[in-house]
Amino acid sequence: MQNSTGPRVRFAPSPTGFLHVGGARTALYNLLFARREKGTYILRIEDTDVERSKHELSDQILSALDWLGLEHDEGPYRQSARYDLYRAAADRLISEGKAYRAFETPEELDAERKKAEAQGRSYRYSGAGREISPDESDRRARAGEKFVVRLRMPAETIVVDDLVRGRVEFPADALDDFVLVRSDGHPLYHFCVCVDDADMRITHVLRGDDHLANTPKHVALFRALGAPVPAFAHLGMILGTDRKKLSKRYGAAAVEEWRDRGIFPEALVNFLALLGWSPGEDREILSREEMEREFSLERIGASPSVFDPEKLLWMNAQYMARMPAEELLERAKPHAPAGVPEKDAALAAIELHRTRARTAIEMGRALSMYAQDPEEYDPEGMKKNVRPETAAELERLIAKLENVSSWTAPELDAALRELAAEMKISASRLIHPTRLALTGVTVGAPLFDVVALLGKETALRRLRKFVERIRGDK
RNA sequence: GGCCCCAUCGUCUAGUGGUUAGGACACGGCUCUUUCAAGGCCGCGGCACGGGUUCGAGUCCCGUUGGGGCCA
Repeated sequence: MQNSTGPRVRFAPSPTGFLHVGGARTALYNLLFARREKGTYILRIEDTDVERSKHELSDQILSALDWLGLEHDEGPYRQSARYDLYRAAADRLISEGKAYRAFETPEELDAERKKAEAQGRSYRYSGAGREISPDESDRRARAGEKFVVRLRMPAETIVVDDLVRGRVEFPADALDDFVLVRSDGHPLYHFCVCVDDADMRITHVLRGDDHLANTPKHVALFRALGAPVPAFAHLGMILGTDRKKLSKRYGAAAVEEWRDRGIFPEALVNFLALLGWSPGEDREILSREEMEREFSLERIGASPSVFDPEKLLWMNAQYMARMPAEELLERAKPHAPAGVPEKDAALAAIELHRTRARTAIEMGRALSMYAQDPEEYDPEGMKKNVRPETAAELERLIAKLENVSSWTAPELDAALRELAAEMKISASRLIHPTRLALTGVTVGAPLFDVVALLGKETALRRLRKFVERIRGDK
């Protein structure tokens, strides 16, 4: 897959403890781009923020990516293991005069900021550190004076030719000499990103729109580093139904959450692929192979998109409808609360319920229905379908069913209708209470298929239990 | 607040100067039917607004409004 001459792209999540669906989409697009262009997709963990970079937090992201099937070609690299690289780069930048030490204390900076605010102008760093001579700078550093390292920003407009947004200009005076390394020696985010991208020879940066405003900083940094500036493609944000950035608290923002709700990874991938990218021709259900073959940056939209859970559910149902029964069974099994029936019955149950379930959870529940007698009955259904004479009617049904010649749906169907005719009542007066007795609910697969699948013994047992129960209720 | 981005049905989107503005989700109806789905058919519904450019703008330019992001 990888190729030494193709483009090199990366997905660089920070280890927040869960994989955001927006991040998953970014990872996917990077991967698709790499596959399409015969390039290399690299995974890098941006764990410079020591405090929240526990290993488990990144492990969870790794396993979520793995679950989605987004396999990387290189990495994962961890920034926390690359501090020497950042220090060396900072030293080099200082010695080349591309960056400088600034000795202001936080208090001094704060005062300047307050002053600027009071005067109603926006705060920018004074640039005082620029004026300090290299000799003095070295001397003060050696003397143990505290300093941060700042990048000397060029006094020129920075132009970004974004692959999805086109030409974006950032006037020079909008940016000040930002901090690369903190006074405690800790390298900061933007600096690490660029050092890494340069070091890893990243050619294309596909990332969220939220980084567009940071891009001029990065461009300046790449130039200072003497590294080629990669091409950029900024993706629109993924929003919640409230049109705000999809957040964890809003719910449904984490890939893991959808996994736990019984969504299949290929459905989530398909859904995410279409959030901001379109293959054209009104196609919606696409395999990974198709995406890898057809993905292109030109077909990425610039506008943000709302994450619609309803459509995800629909898409999941589409995958469910197409999945081989054996596979669906294996994948729904873990979600069956009370286990599944023996294989042939389970497979038959899958076919009976695949158009009725939208998630693996729902399918799991349906399967368990055949493995365990209902423990309770839908109260609404009881009210609606149970009348004073129901118990007696069901007893006649039980007697009738005990004598059917073969326990198949058509036979059972015929038997019940015959009985209804004998009793001069409508078949549905028998059908609805029977469904409730067998499944505990009023909705589901065609009744006679369910009865046939349950088997004589189980069906009659459930019917008797139910009769007992409604007699007791009176 | 400064800078930047975005703008086609409620939502995801197709559309790259000439279209009855197409598809999908959701919604409503019909059909199928013992129920619920799925499926099929039909329907509802959109180019944010105002100026330009042009013979002709959803499509190009400017502004307004609205939404979002970054910095502080």
